[in-house]
Amino acid sequence: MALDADQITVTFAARGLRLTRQRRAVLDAVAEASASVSPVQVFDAAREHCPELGLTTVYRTLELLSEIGALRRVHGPDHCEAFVPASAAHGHTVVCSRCGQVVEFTDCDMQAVVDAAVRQTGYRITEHFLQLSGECPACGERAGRPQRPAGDGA
Amino acid sequence: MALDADQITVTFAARGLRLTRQRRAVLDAVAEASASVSPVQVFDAAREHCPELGLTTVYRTLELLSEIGALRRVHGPDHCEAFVPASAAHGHTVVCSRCGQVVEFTDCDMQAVVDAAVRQTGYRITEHFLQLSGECPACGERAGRPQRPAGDGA
DNA sequence: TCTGAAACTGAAAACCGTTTTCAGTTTCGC
DNA sequence: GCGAAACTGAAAACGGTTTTCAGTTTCAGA
Repeated sequence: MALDADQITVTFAARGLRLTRQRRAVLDAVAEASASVSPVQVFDAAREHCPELGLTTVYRTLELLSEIGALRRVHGPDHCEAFVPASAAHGHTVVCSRCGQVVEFTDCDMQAVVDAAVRQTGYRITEHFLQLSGECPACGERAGRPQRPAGDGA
Repeated sequence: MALDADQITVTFAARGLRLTRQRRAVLDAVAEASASVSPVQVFDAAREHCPELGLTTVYRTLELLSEIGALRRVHGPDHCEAFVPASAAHGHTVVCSRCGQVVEFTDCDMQAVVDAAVRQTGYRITEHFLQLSGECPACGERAGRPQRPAGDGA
């Protein structure tokens, strides 16, 4: 689900929830962010539109929004708890380790990997969490590195 | 790198570090764990062999061990900061969402997925973090579910 | 052996992000 | 209007992690 306020209003209403001014401010703050944002960053950004907003409300709203699938939590090997808008399609995030810029990519075929894991471990696998990190094109160029499209997994 | 004390002693020595009794206790505690363990769980377990061990030392040691690659941090969409021994080979972890049991699987071909991401996003991808979760065979049976080897990605 | 330097330690305090509590406010259906 | 329920922010509580600090252990070299 994307961050479409109307759509979210409807989803909220179906649960007896309301899209208040404060929640709207939180939503906008995440939507406008070009990179993943932490609760405190959301708080700061949202307060520009809604100065009386409290941090408590930010936490509660982020929780709600990720519950209904409007936001996605992103984690890295070292840091936790940042949020990005979730696109409509199922996707995974790629985070730039220099500038924090996040993009999603959807053209992924994890099924083969998941199947291999099932075969090898006997687990019934219900979820996968994949996050890629590296360097975005802009940072790559800034660092004077010619774009070379090769990746190595860790 | 596996949790081979001799190997770790050598790696430590190369950095001017020592594998003390306390560090050894931490190492053993993680090695013996059949599931991922949090710092506090390590603390509790390690104290059985080394009662005067402090939590500070546990944190410092876990940090050190994961720095040299002897441990792997595992994260899930909701929780953070647990550790498992890293196997010698490059592998990913599969965590049972019922009992916390962790296994690694190594027969993974993430390259195709990474390549697709590179093509689609233009990022130079240097790391990937993949974690699968689901139900281990034991929990599946305990829940009266016949083992069916199919997975669905999230 | 001593000796000095550096690594290492645990307890306590500090820190910091998150959650809970609580009393008050807003919204909505009637 | 009115009452119920959703919602709010401030402050307190909470819990995990990191820092500080003074003391201990280890090790290389004299």
